[in-house]
Amino acid sequence: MFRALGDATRRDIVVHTLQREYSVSELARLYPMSFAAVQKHVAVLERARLVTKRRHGREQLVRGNVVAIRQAYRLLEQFEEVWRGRVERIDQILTQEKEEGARK
Amino acid sequence: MFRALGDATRRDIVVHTLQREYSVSELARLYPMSFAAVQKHVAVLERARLVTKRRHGREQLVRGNVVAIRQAYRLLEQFEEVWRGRVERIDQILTQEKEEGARK
DNA sequence: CTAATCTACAACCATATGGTTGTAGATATA
DNA sequence: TATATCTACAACCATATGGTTGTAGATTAG
Repeated sequence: MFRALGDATRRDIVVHTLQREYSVSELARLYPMSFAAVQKHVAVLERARLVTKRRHGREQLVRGNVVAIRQAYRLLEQFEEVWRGRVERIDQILTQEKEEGARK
Repeated sequence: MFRALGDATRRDIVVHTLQREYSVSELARLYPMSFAAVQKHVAVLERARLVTKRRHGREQLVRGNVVAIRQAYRLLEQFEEVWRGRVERIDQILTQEKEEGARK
């Protein structure tokens, strides 16, 4: 699930398409890379159900999938907690080291 | 700097060597991979100055570098703030979407 | 002295990632 | 209808990552 969020461009696409619909080529114009590259990013996001597409004439309008993204970010927040715990653990170890050093 | 922390094994080595010295082969025994693989991880950590090595006979004793790791974790905490802000931003967008949906 | 242990490192490999170009089908426009 | 635009996708490529095996030098143990 988070593989789809690993790339900065994809995260940016998600943020954009949460606010309004963008056609694929409109999105492509936002980034200094080829249309095909952006199209692939959109395809990844679509497979991960983080965006949906809607045909409008010859355009495909891309829109962020609010429900799926909310779920993803809930999970990310949980991971953030885990990460915070890990930092605290390291911090404890480091503090112990410091005290031991001071006692020498 | 953080490239050295990207791998779970490397993070684990850091945590271990913060608590006491470990020889490279002692570390290698902790993981289900070859000695050479672990030795490479240690080399990466050493280049990143996250651990130091001390020769003791034919062994190399590895120890976490408290100062460098503390610096690294300070920076990681800052990144965590950035990340937290990003989550909040997404959350705002999602909340707006929800309200708009409710008004329809 | 010889054998075993510990380390370092080169060479290699599979896979993932994030780009590219090129082609072709749909659709809209002149 | 002919042309331009938008999209999808295959094929390819460079680089990073995290493993492997094999070799060789130091050092210790028997």
